[in-house]
Amino acid sequence: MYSGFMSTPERLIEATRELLWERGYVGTSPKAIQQQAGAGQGSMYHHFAGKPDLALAAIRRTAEEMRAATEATFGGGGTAYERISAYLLRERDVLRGCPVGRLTMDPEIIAGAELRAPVDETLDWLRGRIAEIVQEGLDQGEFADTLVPREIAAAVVATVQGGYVLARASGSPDAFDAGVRGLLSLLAPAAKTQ
Amino acid sequence: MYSGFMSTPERLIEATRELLWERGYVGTSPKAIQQQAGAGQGSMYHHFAGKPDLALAAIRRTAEEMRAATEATFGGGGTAYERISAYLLRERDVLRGCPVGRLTMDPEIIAGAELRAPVDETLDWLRGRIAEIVQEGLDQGEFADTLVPREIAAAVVATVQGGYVLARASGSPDAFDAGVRGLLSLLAPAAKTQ
DNA sequence: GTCTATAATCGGATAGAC
DNA sequence: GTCTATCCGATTATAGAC
Repeated sequence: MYSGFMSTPERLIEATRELLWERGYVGTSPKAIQQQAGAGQGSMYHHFAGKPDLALAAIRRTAEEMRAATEATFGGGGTAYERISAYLLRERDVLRGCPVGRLTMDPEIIAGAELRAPVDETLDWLRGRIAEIVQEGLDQGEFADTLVPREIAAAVVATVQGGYVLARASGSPDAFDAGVRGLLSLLAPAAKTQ
Repeated sequence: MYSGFMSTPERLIEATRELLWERGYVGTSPKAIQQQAGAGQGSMYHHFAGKPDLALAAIRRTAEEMRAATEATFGGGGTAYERISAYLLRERDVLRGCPVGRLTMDPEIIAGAELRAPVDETLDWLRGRIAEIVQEGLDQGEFADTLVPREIAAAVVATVQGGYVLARASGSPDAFDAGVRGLLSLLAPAAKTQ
């Protein structure tokens, strides 16, 4: 249930966002969305064509929010290593997982091009953005020149996404934090010895 | 559908394994299992108490198989770096994802202790096993002594699990391979400069 | 815009015949 | 052991009243 200051479509989108995050697409029913939003069936089908349409609106918003939050962690300034470090160490609701990344395990998201597109674009953007920062580090002579920007970027994003998997399996954020520290301990010397 | 040489319980377990891998727990219905196994409802409920019971049998088998396959990649001999490299570079059905790791995104697997246990144990075993190898590398003076075995192990496993996420998002194994190469490029100098 | 009614199908399972 | 029948609630809507 949401504040009465939100319109019905807003409440439906927010409810869908939370349920997609927690239960995924196949695990989220229109009925559950309606209950969470405090809206009736007729209301939902008036504003949205159906479950896929509503999910698309929800996923797009979540993706946009993630980009904005991520860009904020990069904008802190400092060296390339410091900005990547800031991204990796930023506070996260680790046990909830990544609201975008978790959708990749959903068969109906992956099967349909429309729902997969925003997920793909967001993770691709993230890798590209980190690759840019690594390239800046290379340009500044901060990193060993054996590093390949897009490969380091993929390793950074994968460590985060995989960290969520380890944390959720064990029921504790510790494994996520350990993976991040491990990656940073490998990246740090590359930033110092050059 | 499976060969007639498999018993009905066997076919039900194998069908469940495949469906759990592809669609997860919430996305897998008893009806779908029965159809895939070529078994009737009565047959399924005769051999198994219900969906959770059958899923437990399936998950346990998948976990055991994964341990055996993984241990095989470690047994190849060579330096610690080479064994970790062999694990990371081993052939995988990347776009299908990890049959164990993907279960961590399933709300009903994570909520219930019985179904989560084999997932947790398997990923924990994997991290422990890789940490042992890193420790051997440290003992041999192969790695820089700033590396913390359990942290490197977590980073290695997370890179694989997260690599699946990136690959599935983009519909291509490239991002998985890039992440693995990125991690290895960070680990390699640590193994040479010491 | 929102509500209630209706409906076809699925989900997860039990009962009892064979 | 396997089959069919049956059950009850959930899923994913559509129709039409208000």
